Amino acid sequence: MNPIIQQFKRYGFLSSEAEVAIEDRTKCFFKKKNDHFLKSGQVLSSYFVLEKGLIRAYFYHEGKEVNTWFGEENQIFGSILPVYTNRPSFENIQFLEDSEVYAISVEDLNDLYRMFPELNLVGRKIAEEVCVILEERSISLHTESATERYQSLIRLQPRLLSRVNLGHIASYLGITQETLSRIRRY
Amino acid sequence: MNPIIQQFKRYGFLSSEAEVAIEDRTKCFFKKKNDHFLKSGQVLSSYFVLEKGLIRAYFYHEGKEVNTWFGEENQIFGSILPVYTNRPSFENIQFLEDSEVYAISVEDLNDLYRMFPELNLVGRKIAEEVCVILEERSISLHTESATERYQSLIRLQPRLLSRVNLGHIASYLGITQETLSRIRRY
DNA sequence: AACATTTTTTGATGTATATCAAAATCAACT
DNA sequence: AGTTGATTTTGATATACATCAAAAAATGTT
Repeated sequence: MNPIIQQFKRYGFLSSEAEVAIEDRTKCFFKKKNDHFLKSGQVLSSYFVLEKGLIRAYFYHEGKEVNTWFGEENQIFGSILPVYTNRPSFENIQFLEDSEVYAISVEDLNDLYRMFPELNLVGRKIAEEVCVILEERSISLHTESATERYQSLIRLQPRLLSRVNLGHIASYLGITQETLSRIRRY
Repeated sequence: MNPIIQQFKRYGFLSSEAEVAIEDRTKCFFKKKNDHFLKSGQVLSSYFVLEKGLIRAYFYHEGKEVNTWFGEENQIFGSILPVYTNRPSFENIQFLEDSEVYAISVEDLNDLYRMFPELNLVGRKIAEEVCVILEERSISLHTESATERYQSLIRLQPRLLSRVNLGHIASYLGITQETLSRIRRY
């Protein structure tokens, strides 16, 4: 079953007409490790789901890459900014493993919202859930030490450690790789 | 005009029936400086607007208050968490000046979403805007030094400096008051 | 104006994390 | 198995910010 529809249904009811319309607009991509899905400056997709694979989102700050999140299977993601503003994201999204991904473009999503206004309930719930996640992320960066943030990460995404290198994790935590290495010594 | 309706209209169209229903459910409060609007553990309100006044949101971490945001006039706010989960917020909201505030309870808002499904468009846009703000906040905490975060704050909310004491601002920035004082020396 | 309270600043010192350089380890390829 | 390149660890030193204590300045109250 179309994994976008499957995810949407977690947030609210979809009419069968809406399901068909979403199905028609869902695109499937097979990507290789290190490929980019979105390069900042382009708006290719709004929401997408990994059927299989692993991705990271990052942006550039003072010439260096800074990771903002990692995505695994059976989650729905996307940058809210392009959906909200219809302008390109500053985020880049890169595959860290060979992946199979299902996506809907921003234009198609906006068409769907127009055709099936009840979809706004799903859109609202998704955005609200993203708010909750982002609030937790802010609080973690605001109040926790690097060691605590590392422990939170392995609690929430335990498979990540064996799938990505420590440089990526350090960047996500906002510390250097050397500091992460020392944290892990214990 | 009802400031909740005024704010909602920035995000999408409201039918006159919806306007009347919102009007009926809007409550106005006059609060004194240092009063609390929400104490964590209670869910009193979903979205609210300050007609006049100033508020801060904070939570407790290791026995100390940590400020997460400041709210001024003509903005709409609220914790998304109670709207999304229907469970109490961990956030406390306190007035920093004598204030006039208009609010809608979580239950009333959910009634409104049921009665006027088109309101979900407004709810989606508000949640998406909150996502954008929270993303910026995370990035700031992730990549900026205390000095840079201070400069961002006075750029974005310049009136704040003359309205709240430095302890509150330091807490928002995630640094001690002493460090903030030294940052400001220059 | 005098006093009490709150807020802000200053000083001395400690700690977490960054930086730079290099070594050690691991993984991929022939 | 040996070579190459990427990843992780270690060491020495620097910097940003915290902590604790106290002084100074600002604000509110009688």
